[in-house]
Amino acid sequence: MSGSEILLPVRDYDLSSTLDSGQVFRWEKQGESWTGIVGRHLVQLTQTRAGVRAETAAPVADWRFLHEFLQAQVDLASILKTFPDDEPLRMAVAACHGLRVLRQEPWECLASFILSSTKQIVQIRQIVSLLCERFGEPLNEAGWAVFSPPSSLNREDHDHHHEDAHGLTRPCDPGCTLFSFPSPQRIAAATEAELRACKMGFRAPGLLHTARQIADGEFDLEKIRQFDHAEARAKLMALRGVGAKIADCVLLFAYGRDEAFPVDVWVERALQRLYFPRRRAGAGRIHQMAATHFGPHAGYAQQYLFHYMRTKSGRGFSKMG
DNA sequence: AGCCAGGCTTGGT
DNA sequence: ACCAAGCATGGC
Repeated sequence: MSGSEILLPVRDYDLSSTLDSGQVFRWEKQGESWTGIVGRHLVQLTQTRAGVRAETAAPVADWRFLHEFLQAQVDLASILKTFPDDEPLRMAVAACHGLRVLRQEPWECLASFILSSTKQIVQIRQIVSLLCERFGEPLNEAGWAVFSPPSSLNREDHDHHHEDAHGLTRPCDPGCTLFSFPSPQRIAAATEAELRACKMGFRAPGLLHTARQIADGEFDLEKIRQFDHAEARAKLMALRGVGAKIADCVLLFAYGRDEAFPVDVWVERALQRLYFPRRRAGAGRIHQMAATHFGPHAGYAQQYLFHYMRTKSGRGFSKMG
């Protein structure tokens, strides 16, 4: 293999919780390792005692892209110290030790979360996978070196049962299963029907419209960085298919705005039961609490509550109300 | 303001 | 094994 390898000597980093907590939708676990694409790099990550080991398919001279994505330099302990001291948050932090907030590329993050509305994580993964397979660039054809391809990336398991007699160039062939996330330009050139064929349903017009605005230069994702939180949020929410929750996800996961606090039903339930156990609180009250109670790294708190509710102890937690 | 939009998962039989 | 209900979020 002609790639590179590096050890990130990071403590308090739980790779599985981080890559499987609804932040990203393209990472695949194979044994102890996770495979995914960061920028133009195919990367395999492995949790070790000493930290996170990263291997790439192609040679890497500058690892900054990976530090940026993993946010491995972030001092987690100092963030956790800013959390309010209440019982469910303590439990969530204890149960999801090492959970991190990643730093994604804005376009992939925005597009993925437009596709996420009223979908569960498994379904989002399927939609994104189809979108990449049909509109992304195949990595090996584009001249990017690859690992021996993980057979499940971009594929559904049942597809493996179909023996393909049509050669190596078909998109569904295991030798050609790695795809870049399609550019705004590529999505903008698609038809709504083609997008709907990726099972995204009513989200297709939102994705298409947003991709066209970006491709036309009407909307600049880089420019979002220069706005304050409220203004950036308003700008994102002006995009079709982007409401408050999705805007908050993009602000948190792509722009590093830790104060962003996406509220979905899981988090809403957690807040309801935690802070308004006796009477029902309106959505406004819940959102006000979300915006004020959790401090400068509220987004991290949200991620802990979310992952905790969905995995470790969601049911027991629910019974508290 | 309430209903609608697809498709996968879950639960009851 | 089957079918119905549940789910999750923004737009009109």
